[in-house]
Amino acid sequence: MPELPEVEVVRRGLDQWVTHRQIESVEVLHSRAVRNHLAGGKDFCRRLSGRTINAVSRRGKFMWFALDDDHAVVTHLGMSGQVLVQEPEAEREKHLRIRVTFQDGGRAMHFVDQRTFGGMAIEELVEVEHGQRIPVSVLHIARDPLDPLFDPRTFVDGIRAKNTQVKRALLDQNLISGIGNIYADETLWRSEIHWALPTSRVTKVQAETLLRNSIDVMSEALAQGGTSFDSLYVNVNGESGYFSRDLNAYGREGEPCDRCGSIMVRESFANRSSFRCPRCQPKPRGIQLD
DNA sequence: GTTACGACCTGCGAGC
DNA sequence: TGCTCGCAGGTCGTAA
Repeated sequence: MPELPEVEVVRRGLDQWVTHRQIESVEVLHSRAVRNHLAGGKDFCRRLSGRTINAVSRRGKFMWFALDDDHAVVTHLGMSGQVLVQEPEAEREKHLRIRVTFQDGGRAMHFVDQRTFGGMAIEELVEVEHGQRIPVSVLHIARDPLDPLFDPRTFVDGIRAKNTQVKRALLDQNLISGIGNIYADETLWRSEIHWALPTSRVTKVQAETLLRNSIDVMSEALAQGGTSFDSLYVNVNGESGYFSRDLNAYGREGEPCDRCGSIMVRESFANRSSFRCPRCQPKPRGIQLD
């Protein structure tokens, strides 16, 4: 599942392969991949033909290709999206949704997505603080903790002001972006905090600890090329990352905790799973869980 | 305005 | 062997 480190690995690869190249043609092979481009697939293809990609940028899990006409192709990988750079004669992937070729005749860009939760859309770029320009649909997304302009105080004050569970807050892309289910569990394990702790009871020190651990775990994952459990997450060259070997919580149900040796448990959380150590991350006092 | 929850989607593995 | 069903989870729309 692509979260911040995985998306950043892809962004870096694409920045190397597609920046400053002029698009020749675009094929949309599955309409759902451009469902957020309201003018439709034909318009998507027509408007991109002849445009040059100036840069590949990212905020949280959102990535965009800045074009030479004040617009950008906003791209979200969803749960299973991949952006690959392939030789022009390469065999088409089973779940190829969008294919972009370039006028230099070099490697093409393939958007591959098995579960079709991801997609692309052309959007206007608007100026925000510090002269940055971001797509309209990304305006509501908070800066991610690896962003040099991320404000720790805003996060610390923000999470303590909320009225929800701490894991829900970590997954709230309006508060802090880039964290998904895997890195939320890893952050909570490192912080020795239960996922259901009410944010109203999070101390300033705990909030600072959560932030520091989220930065650490995602930085470490980024250094290893991201986390992958199967072929669903790969970089632009189709290679998997190695961070799954270093996970302390996610997917470790029934295994001993790396810190205390207690058996890790899996619990249902918001229609998905949450993994924790019952000793290091005890249930908060006074909290009733199903 | 804030929070919670269902829908979207498809491949895989378990169970029968 | 083949079928059914549950699970995986990021984002958005809607209801409360």
